[in-house]
Amino acid sequence: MQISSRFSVAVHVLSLLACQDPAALLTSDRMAGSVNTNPVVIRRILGQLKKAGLVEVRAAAGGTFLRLAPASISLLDVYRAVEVVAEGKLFHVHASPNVRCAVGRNIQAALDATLARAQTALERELARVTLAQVVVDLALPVAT
Amino acid sequence: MQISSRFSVAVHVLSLLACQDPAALLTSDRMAGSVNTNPVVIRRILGQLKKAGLVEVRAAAGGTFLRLAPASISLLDVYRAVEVVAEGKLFHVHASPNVRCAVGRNIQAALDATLARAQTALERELARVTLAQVVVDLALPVAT
DNA sequence: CTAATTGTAACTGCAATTGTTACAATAAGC
DNA sequence: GCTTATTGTAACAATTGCAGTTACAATTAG
Repeated sequence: MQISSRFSVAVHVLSLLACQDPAALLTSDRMAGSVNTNPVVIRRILGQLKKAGLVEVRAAAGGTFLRLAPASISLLDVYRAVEVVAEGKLFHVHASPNVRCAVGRNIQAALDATLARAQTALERELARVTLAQVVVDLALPVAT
Repeated sequence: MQISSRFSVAVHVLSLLACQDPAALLTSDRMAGSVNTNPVVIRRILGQLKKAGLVEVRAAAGGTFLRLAPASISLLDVYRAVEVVAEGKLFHVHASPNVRCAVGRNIQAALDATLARAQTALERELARVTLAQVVVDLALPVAT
């Protein structure tokens, strides 16, 4: 199954913040307008980004702003923040193979290292890209 | 969300076949016993592996056997066979951002290349491991 | 104090996964 | 050909997670 759109929405929201005057704030309502969804969906994600220390939220007037420079936020930070998948659990391995079978007894251990490597490879690619780079890509619509 | 256990079950099933006399057959019932699930679950997966040309199934007596040498089946082949994810669609990107916003208009394109790279990195790791290697790992329970 | 905004709970609708029962279709082996 | 084991598939249930929505108390700027 696909990785939740929480991730792409979070990157979208952080991009909105990164494109602004760093002192300016954005409300969940306005962000929801850009993402084209419900403000509560945005607020749920902002809650996770806040918990991860990426943004700060002011209740009454204004809303949210970045706590870090866009260049020091990687997509992996965002991916982890929105808990799209528990650490090391991208692949769902069937839980209770038959231990009375040599294959059943060892399949989990045999797959473990390989799947961890695959997952790490994916995360490494996300770690290489910063929010600042995403913003650059935004400003340059494909020239084709 | 997690990648379906269809994938690990498929690797399990193929491992069972690979551990056998290459001429021998296995029924979905016996495989289900090792995986610890319902035979229909196994048959559904076998159907996909068959469609991908990895196994051959004989109805009446016997069941399933490998069509290829374990060394020439990669985990990526299996991953693709069980359609755990549509080609290039591991990440679910939110579908209809607001095009009247510069970020909304370009976010999909801006993310596209990065996400494709991440996904490819994962698949490359799966491609490097063959069923034969998995079987070797099975025979060698971790020595700590 | 007021008014805007967040944080969160509760609910809906939807889709995919996994397991299950049931049964027709297939084909091996006598 | 008949019998019998087995597959292929449909249909359904239960569970889960996602995404959207309404509602409202809590917060805080001005």
